[in-house]
Amino acid sequence: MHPEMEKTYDHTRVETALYKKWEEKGYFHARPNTGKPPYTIVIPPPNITGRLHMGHAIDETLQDVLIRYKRMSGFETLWMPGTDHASIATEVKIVEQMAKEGLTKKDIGREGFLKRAWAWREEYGSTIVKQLRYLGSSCDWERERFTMDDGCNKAVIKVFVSLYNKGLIYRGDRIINWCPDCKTALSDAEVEYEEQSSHLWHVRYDAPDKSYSITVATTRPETMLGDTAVAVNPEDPRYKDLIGKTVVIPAVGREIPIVGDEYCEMEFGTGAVKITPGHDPNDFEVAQRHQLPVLRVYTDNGYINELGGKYVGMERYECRKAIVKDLEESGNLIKIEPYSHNVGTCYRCHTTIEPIVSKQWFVDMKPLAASAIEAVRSGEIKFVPERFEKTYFNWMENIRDWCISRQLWWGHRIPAYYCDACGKMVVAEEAPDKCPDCGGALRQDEDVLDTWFSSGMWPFSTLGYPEETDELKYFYPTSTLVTGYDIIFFWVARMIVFGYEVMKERPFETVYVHGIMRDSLGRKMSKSLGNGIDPLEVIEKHGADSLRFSLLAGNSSGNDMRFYWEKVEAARNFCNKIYNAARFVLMGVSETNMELPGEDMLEIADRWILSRLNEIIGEVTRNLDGYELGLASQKIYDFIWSEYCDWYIEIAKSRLYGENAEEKAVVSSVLIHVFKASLKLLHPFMPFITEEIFTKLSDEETIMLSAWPKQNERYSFDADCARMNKLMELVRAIRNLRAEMKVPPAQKISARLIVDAADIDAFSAMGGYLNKLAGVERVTVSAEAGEIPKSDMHIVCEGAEAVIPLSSLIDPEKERARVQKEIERVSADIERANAKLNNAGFLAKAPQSVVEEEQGKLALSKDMLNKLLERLGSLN
RNA sequence: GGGAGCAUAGCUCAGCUGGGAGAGCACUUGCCUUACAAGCAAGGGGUCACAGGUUCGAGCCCUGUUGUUCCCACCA
Repeated sequence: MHPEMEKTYDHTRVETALYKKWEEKGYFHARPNTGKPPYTIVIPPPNITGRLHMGHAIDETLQDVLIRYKRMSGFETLWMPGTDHASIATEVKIVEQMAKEGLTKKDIGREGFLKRAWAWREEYGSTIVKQLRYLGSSCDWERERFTMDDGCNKAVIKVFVSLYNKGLIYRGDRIINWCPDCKTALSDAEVEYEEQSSHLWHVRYDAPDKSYSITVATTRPETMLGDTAVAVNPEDPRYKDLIGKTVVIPAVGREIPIVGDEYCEMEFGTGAVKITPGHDPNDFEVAQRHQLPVLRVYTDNGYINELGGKYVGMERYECRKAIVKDLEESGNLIKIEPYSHNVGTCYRCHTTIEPIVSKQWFVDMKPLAASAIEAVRSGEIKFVPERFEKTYFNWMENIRDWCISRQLWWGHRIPAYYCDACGKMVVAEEAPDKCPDCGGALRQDEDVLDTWFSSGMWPFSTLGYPEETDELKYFYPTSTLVTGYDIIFFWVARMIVFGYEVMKERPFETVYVHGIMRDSLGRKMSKSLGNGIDPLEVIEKHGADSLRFSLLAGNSSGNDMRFYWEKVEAARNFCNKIYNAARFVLMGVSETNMELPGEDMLEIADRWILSRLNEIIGEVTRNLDGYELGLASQKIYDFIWSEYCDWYIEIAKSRLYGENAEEKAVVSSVLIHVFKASLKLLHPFMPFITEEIFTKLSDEETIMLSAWPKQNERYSFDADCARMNKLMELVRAIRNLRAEMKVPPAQKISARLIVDAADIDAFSAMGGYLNKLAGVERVTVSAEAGEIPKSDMHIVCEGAEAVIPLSSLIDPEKERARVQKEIERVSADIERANAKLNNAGFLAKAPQSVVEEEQGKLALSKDMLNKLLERLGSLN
């Protein structure tokens, strides 16, 4: 029928073309109010600066599996795509680009910069979106959004103003995390701690008249410039008497008080600590308690400012060197101790963070966190796997105020306006044209908002909020959120907060959390290590289906995984297997549009495979509903390969190639029916190859919109499945025997089967299978063993026996040894079953079904043992 | 300091509510059998980290120990 089909599957001929077809036909597009139940996923918007990496590949694959499954299951499925403006990351890129032209932000000004940024976004921002298509992602591209488009901007401004009016957003002087390289404040979540080896400098602060002194230990000597006190523990007998006195900061010369504060631990360092409220969060609190002044000694660029005396203008580490040198010379440096500690770094550029006191905008998170905590506590929002709820609670319950202002230009500008004339501040959705108090001119706050402030609104801003669109009403709340555990804090937590605050409803029902992809050595993939694997390269080599499958099979949610090319190759081999099964079917059948015949027309093997299909449908469906994607993919893999291909296709051959047209029609219809259903089950995981083959086997335009298979009670033929299992046991035993006895593959043998009287007809009917499966040419079936010649092999399986004349081929001694081995194996089984059944506790407490099963096994084994013993006796 | 994960075949990992240990790769043997050598068939290989406990029964539940990874906190 398709003789032109190559022997090897070539994904490159298939994938791009099919994706084009899907997109052009509009299969991905979702519409509100269709009467179907909605199922919605919003994509974690990738940064416009990004290129597709393995993290995306995992994330998108999981989402696409869920979306495709639900789409086939009768839901109106919306997978909302889009990108994130990624304030810092993008701004850094553009600044870099400008630097190559010798330009700075200052040179071109805010407007010029934004113009450039938008142009950059036009040019590069869709790279990743195009790359997502190679994976097969069935996003509704017609609805693609951007976290900084007009709609998102409206949402952000409206929410900001509303929170401000409720007093949940405020502006104030706090210690924030300053990245000297990105030149902006960061939230606590954006700081990553790294263990770094450094030193602990012990520095002596002398009394003004040198009558006493106190030695402090510090990891950042340069911050001495901002010291406004030395603290000791009020209980510390060494220093108690010094409290209230003053000392002079060496190298600086300023006089500062000694205060007593519990914060100072007696055991650490020297038991005395310098207090630098402008540059340390703990010191800031100490200063609040003792009304100490707060000195900020850095400029925004991380240089020492005008308060730094002789050190003005120095870079912070340069200043450290200079101060240490001066301390050494003045004799105030007592000792330098090697010391290893955690240092905060910027999550974007990994520059060491400088804590700086600064006027910034904050969200008061505590009141907002309450409903977000309750939502998960009550089960209204569920995490899969559940353990991530603990992570979530831990963070939410200890949440601190969120610094949301960034000293950047690329982002949502803060809607606060200041009157220089009277000092009035106005926060409003629409920029007022003059000061409401004095009529003076207003200027807008220079800062923009944290990227995550806008991505936190993604589930509703993309659906139309603040407008009350049909989409918002129909698709919100969304269904499943898929993401890596690394952005639970950044993103998931904020979405839950905003969802309840703004929409008064959960943003999604389930958070499906996955791990990250590591290299084959278990290391994180990173640019600096150069150990990243490019998913596009994998797709080019082996196809998106193979990549997707390799990301799913054998993994469980929430766990990290390692990348191995072998895993992708295994998936590719599976593609090839399916493809060749398709070749077999297409070459063998004369017609693909066939209904299954009446049950009386079915052979045992047909009934078996249909029953197995039925079971697999149920299992795969249950696994998908339970977010067990790895299990689901494994099951459909095993079914197609180990049952459909290895057994059913082999058995089908004789009928398919035979003379009997009716038999051929029956087997063809079963082959096609089972194959089509299997392809449907596999489609969410491997969309391309399943579409390619399905459309060849079917008149339907696409598998994407076909109905998900349902279990059909009619096809549960338990008795025939049991017979089929017996037959398969026999086949395995005969193959085993042939291999063991080194019977050449081409050598045909004959066999006499001994089965229960009730199974005679069935096994007679199945006799033909044995030829293809085990090289048994002549088969007879009876209920009685009768005389078994010594020179024959006697195989005893559960519920069936086979007698095989092999005298010319084997050594009779081998037969005795083989039977002896079998006896030992069966005896062990009997012993095990006996142990259980002789246990009163087992009989009394185990469920009846388990006991019966055990009894059945025992009886079967005893029967086998008798036959084997008899056989052994006859051999002696 | 607090929390979490992991420890199962040589390697990478599955194993759902407890009822006789699995996959892929690797390895051994035999096969180009008219869908597939990216394949077929047969086979070897595991006191499920350790020690207790619960149970008729534990890879699975509880406690502890060891090793390992990660997250949070941040004593300068």
